[in-house]
Amino acid sequence: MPLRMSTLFLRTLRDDPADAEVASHKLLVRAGYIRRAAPGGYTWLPLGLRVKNKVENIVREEMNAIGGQEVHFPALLPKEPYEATGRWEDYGDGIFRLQDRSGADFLLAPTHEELFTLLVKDHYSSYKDLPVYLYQIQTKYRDEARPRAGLLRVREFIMKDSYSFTIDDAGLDEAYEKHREAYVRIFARLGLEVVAVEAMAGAMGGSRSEEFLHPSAAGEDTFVESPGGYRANVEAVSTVVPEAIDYTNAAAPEVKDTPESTTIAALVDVANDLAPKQTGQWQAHETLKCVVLTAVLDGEQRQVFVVAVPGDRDVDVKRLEASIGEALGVTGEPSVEPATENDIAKHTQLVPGYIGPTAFNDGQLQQMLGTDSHTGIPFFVDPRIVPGSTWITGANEDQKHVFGLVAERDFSWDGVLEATAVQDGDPAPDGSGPLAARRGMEMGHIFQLGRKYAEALGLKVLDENGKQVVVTMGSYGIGISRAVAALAEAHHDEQGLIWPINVAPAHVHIVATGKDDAIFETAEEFATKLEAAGIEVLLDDRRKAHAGEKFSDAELIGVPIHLIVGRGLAKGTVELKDRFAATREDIAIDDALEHVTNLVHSYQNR
RNA sequence: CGGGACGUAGCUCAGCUUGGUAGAGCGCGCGCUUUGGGAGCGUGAGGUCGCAGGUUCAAAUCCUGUCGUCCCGACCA
Repeated sequence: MPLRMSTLFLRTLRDDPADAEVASHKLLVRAGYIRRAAPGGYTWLPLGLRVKNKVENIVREEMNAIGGQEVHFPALLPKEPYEATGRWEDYGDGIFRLQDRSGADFLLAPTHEELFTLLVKDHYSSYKDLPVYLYQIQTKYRDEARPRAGLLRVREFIMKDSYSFTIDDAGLDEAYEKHREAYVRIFARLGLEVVAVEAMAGAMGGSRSEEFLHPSAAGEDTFVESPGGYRANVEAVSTVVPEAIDYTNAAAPEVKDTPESTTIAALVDVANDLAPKQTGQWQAHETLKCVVLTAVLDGEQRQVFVVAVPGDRDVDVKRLEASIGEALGVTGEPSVEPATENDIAKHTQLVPGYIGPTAFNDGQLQQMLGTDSHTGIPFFVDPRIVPGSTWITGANEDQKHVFGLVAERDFSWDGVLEATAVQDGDPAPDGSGPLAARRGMEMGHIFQLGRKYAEALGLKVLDENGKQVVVTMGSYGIGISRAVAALAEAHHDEQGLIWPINVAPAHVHIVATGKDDAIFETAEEFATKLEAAGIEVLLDDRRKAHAGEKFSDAELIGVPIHLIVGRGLAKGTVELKDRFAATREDIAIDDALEHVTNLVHSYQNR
């Protein structure tokens, strides 16, 4: 049965919704696919649900094809499994927690590693049962601080998550590679361009991981790519460390007056003004910015430390958090925040705006930062601060900076930390040239989890020698609802959406325009015959709507092929419109069925 | 969580400055006309002005709080 516009639960909107900014959000709401129901929550209307189901089915087919078996967990879960892995705490404000009538703690699952692990533990206890790949397509909940852009970032969303359970790393590698290949096929079938980039494992733990990003200006992730094909999320790029420099003949450091230069920009100006370089101009990357930060453990213990980075770069707090605990020798995972005035006030030797690793004391250069210095403040440097590199930096004296301070010769540090984000133009790790930064939407993420979850939850099997072995796991996600948004974002024009045929709510939109019964009867006939040929039809059989209204709706809704039955009928033609190719042609009625069928099939087989 | 903007009919918005019984366009119902690019005329239905306090004879309008939305930042598969 064709979908009929006369009875379809649909109201297209003439204006963009006031709360929408990005194209996918505007169009999905205007064309009647989704409707906001809650902060960060959307209702799927009939058209939207059809698209969502098609996306799910493609994912499902490809997961089944690599041997995945579908299961389905509750979204409402007790806290215990998540306590066992530490994520009840780790997720912080990121999850929805609630209590039942007796006061027991529950959560709405943000992802299901724990439950899959326990499920396998319940059933399996031998290496002979492995490998096994399980997956589900399920609603996930995250208490996002800021839902945005329609379906792109919401608090309730649909995700395919799969998990591999294998006896060893070789099995994991195979599972990972199979998923990787399945993901490439899935996005190709969806008609969504993605690039695989190296990623940080983040809260999931584990080792190797890659993200599948859809390149788009509306995306929230930034990745870099090199001319040689290296691609990585900015979070995951490791710095290319410059060669150490021979400083045998380097000039001695010198303190100079640099009034009113508490920012790098001001310092560069003042330096060029009062202490010009022999050749050229001083640049921000020749200054050393010493940033005072505080590591906070359990929300209470505050440890002030200083990180030095080249002046043209900003400190990346998230990167620091990945390594600061170890660097400071504390257990636990401290968060990092800018030092407060209070924090700084406890270290009176620090002169805000003029902080540097050293100071001159009676003409003698003296180390001011570092656990061995007399301030005792832990001091770390970015990998770009190599031995022999020369810097302009604070002299720990008001209105003064020191010029020509040489790393290693003039100051030392407690450790080297990745402290800044990679920038457009930085050298690529593969040596093929400068990195270029692009934006992307995260469509999927694959992780080699290793044994973290299996260990925490006691998932072990007996190996062939009868010994207990911890199972090795991988986890693999695809954002289904986000994929719908990305598809809308990637496939539209001024008139409306243009769905790839594999996910379109219907294959052909038949528009009957005019008032003669013959027109509507012919349109019905086409609909019946096309459906019989396995082609899904959306039929505009509204008698009262005007032609212009029907055309506008058809373009907005975005079924990619339109068959218009109207004024041409008198001379035996109908009009075939291809939204992908942006073409329209009159064809003889007798040829229409074959034409349309061929066109649909040609797009399906792409 | 910080900064900014905003919340009035299904949708897009006006009215608020200067307090005085709720408005427009689109959409929706009915009638007639019209029928290949969101048509016309007529006629109707539809809103506790986000919510809660306060000021006032009187609050959509002024004040306070709160909830929500959008943007930027922080954070986040």
